[in-house]
Amino acid sequence: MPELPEVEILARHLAPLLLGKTIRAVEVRRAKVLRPTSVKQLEKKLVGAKFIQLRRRGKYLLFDLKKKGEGQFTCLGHLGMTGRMFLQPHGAGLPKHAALILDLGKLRFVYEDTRYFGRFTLDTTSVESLGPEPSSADFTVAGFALALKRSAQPVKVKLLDQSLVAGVGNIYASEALFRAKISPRRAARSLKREEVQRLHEQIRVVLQEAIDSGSTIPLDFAGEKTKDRLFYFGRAANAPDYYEERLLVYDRSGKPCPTCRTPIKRLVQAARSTFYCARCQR
DNA sequence: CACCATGTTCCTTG
DNA sequence: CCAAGGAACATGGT
Repeated sequence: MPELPEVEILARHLAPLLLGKTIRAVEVRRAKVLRPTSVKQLEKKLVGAKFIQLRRRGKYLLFDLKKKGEGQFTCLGHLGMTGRMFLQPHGAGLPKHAALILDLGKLRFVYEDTRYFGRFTLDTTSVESLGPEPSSADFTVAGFALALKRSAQPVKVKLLDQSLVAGVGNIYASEALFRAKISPRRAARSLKREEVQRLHEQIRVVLQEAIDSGSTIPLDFAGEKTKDRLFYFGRAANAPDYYEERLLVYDRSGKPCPTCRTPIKRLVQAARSTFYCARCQR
C-alpha cells in the first residue's frame, strides 16, 4: 500500500477506529520490524497506553499515545513495500506475515508485512530528515528549485529522495513527470524555472487526485479478498460499477500514451523502473 | 530458473 | 559534511 496517498487514506481510515482505545497487550511475531526498538521496550511503553492522535508525515504514520500519569509519546509506522494495518475481531484469521498484533479489547490492531521492509517502532528519528509535505506551504517552488540545482542525478531519481519533498514514490514520480512533460532522464539541475514550476504543481496535483480518488473507493484494508491494486483505479464518473484505470504511464510500457498514442517506454534508473512518453516528455 | 515488485538504510567512494 | 552508486533486507507473482 505505500506512497503518500495510500498512507493518507490509511491514516484517515484508522484514526477514528484507534482514537480513545487502550492497548491491553502486545504480540510481536517478527521483532525485526521494531528495529531499533526491542520487544521489551515496546511492550513496556505500549501496554496500558491510549491512542490520542494519528498523523501522517511523508509515508510515515505517527501514532501519539499516552498512559495515565505519564507523558505523551509517539510510535512510528511505515509500510515498506507490502505492509498493511487494519483492525479485526479476535478470532478472525491472522495473515501469514502478521508482524505485530495489538490487543485493543474487543478488537485487535494487526500490522502485517509480507516482505518485512516496514517498521513499527519507538524510534521517530526518520521523520527528521524528511523534506516538506507536498501539500503544505513549506513546499515552495523556490526551495524545490534550489534543491534540484544541487543535483546532477536524473530528475526521476532525485524525486525519490525524501529530503527533497516527502512522500513521492516510484509510481507517482513517473506520473508527475509525465504530467509536467519533463523527461525522467533530465539532470535535476538542468530544469528551467518553468519546468520546476510545472513539476512542483504536478506533484501536488497527482498526489491530491490520488487521495481524492482513494477516498471514494471501497478499499479492502485487510486485503483478504481484493488486492490493493484497486487503489490505483479511479471510479469512472458515469459508471458506478467499474473502476477506470487512473495511472497514465506507470506499468504501461508498450501501451499508447494517453496524449499522443506513442508507445510508453520503460527505463531502469537507480535499479527502479521508470515509465514515460519519449515524445511528450522532453 | 529468471526477473520483477508501491522503500529505506547502510556502506563505500569521491 | 555532502553527493552518488550499489547492495542488502525478504517474500511472492509471473
